[in-house]
Amino acid sequence: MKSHQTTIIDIAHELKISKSTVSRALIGHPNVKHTTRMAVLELAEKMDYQRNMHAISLITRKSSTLGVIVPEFTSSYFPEIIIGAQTAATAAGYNIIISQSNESYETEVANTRVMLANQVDGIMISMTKETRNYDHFKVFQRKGIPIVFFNRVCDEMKVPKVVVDDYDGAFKVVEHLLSIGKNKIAHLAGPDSLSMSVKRLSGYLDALKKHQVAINEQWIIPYDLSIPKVSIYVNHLLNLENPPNAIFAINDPTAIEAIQVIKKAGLRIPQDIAVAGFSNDYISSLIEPSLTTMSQPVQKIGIKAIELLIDQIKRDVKDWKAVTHVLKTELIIRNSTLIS
Amino acid sequence: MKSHQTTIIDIAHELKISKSTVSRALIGHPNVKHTTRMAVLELAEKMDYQRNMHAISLITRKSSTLGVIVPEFTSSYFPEIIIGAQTAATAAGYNIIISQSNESYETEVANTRVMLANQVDGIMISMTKETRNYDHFKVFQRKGIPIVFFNRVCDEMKVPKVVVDDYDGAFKVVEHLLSIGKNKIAHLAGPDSLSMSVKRLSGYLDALKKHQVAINEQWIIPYDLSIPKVSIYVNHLLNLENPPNAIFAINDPTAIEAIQVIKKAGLRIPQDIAVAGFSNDYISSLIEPSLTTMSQPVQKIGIKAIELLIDQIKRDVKDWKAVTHVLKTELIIRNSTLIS
DNA sequence: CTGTTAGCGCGTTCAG
DNA sequence: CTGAACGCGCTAACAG
Repeated sequence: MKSHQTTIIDIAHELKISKSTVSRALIGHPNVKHTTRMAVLELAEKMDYQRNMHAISLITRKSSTLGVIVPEFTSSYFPEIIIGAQTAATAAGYNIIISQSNESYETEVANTRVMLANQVDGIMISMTKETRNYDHFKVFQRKGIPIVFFNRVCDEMKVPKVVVDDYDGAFKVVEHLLSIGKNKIAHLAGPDSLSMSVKRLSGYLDALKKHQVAINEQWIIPYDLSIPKVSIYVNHLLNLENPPNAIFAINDPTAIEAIQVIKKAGLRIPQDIAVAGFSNDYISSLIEPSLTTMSQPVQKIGIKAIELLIDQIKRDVKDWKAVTHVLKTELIIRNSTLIS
Repeated sequence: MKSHQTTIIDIAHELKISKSTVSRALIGHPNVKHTTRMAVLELAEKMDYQRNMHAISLITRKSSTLGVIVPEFTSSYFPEIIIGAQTAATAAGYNIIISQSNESYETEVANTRVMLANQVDGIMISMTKETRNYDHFKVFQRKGIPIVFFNRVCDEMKVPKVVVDDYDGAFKVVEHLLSIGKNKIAHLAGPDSLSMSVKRLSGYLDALKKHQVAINEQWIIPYDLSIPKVSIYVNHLLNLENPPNAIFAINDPTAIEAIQVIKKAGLRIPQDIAVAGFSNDYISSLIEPSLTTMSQPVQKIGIKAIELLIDQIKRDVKDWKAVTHVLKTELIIRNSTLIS
């Protein structure tokens, strides 16, 4: 039993009319008699006819498909961005194909190849933490396929980006920690390959400077975002001769892990040491103590990225602008920094 | 500036050889002189050549793409299944296109149409909680496109399925609750459109029967898995004249929400009321108190579903078997049921 | 309003 | 080992 795809030809044959008429009827072209159109539509439905996107893409040279590449799926952060992206894409008549690079540069490169082979009309991407070569992105530019970065953006690429105000967010978190009387603030930072890390770090530094709090290099620990390593660094901090009384973590998963380590060490949060994160992951309100963090408009990030993509698709290449959209964050104060 | 796709013809033209030779070289066909093959490969690389999957799919009538449809992305459950699925698919040379139905029947139907139009070679799906009509699934069967259900399966469809032993899991959770001295166990159940709910409910009932514990209908509350409603039901339970001293929730998000409500009501967990969930979401070990739950081999579910899909793709349609794969669960005891 | 023709990019015969 | 010709399913010209 051959699995036979219903085609326009089948319908045309059945109805004894030409393929082009069937095609026109299906496509909604005005020049079709009402009765024939209805006949076609009805039969198409009956025969489970589905337009073959591959044939259409081959002709139109576009696929109505957008690619999304994210580094991971495990925190709630990227899934929520994807929800926003999918909503916006669907509304605009685009499908999205999602893939996760699993924080691996190799996989990321492979994923971009898949996207190219599938002739995506555009791509939105958040880099892995280990991506330092950008050739696989530049291919898109050379081919005139729009690319938009979000969250983990690539400074070297002159393309639109969607980010939150990392500097400002970090600045405000640190000010908040200072305001509750914590003046020995450590920072579990990200790798400096990500400009996000750099910006949050400099927000941290500037907030301390502004309030004339001495900066202690020992308290600044850049790490590779691999959660299992957090315990090493946190324990190290706790065992310093002059340990910090607050930790500002680069993101929520890091902060959450830090909290576990601190609790295990028998210290009280926030009395002995306060903790703050960044992103307001779903989980942050549920842990004990609940986590103070900067919330990001996650779904909005996804929506905006798709909008920028579609905007570029509709423009001429010459007309593209490399705007960076900076979305606002909001401080959510919870028990991990609440001194009663 | 027209965005020009590099094609086989471009390469052939450049090298002054025929298109078919280029095609053969690219494809790895043996009958190509080594030197010409190298020349082609080199030039292809240099020109950013990417095979056009649409053209290939049109000819081969297969897309090397598998569809994945999940109801949601917000808990860690489905993302982890997707990680497993993507790993297995990539290893077998398939791409996957993911979409989430957002628990909406309409969206689910739309998603299946997209998958069809994209000529997926197979599809793995977990239904929405409101899906009660299965015509959009049957289309795949009629077209001879393999379909595999996982987690939220459709009993009416005679196709392969991947599930965990819901009955057994629920049974053991309830036995565990009984073993710690809780004999008034409520069950926040799922909608009976999902066979998963039915099975967990019957595991609950049978465990009680086996241990000759009276069943109290008041304590069994089926709901639609919409988390905000959990507080209504839990408060209702707490305010009963004869309130339960344990709650077995259909899944972890429900259990976690229940815990929040109970804490807000000022009751102690597990002393006043114990709570258990199902699935071992990422978050369950981090909340306070940590949640007792049945862990599911999530990544394995994704891997198995893809394997079943590929197995069917390689077989003849007549050769398909509608096996249901039942994976084991494992009880994870945490503080929400730990009486010291 | 409808039919005919060409061709999107590529793999696959069939000839050399 | 290589080239020419055909066709996958469909849309877009061009004729009626």
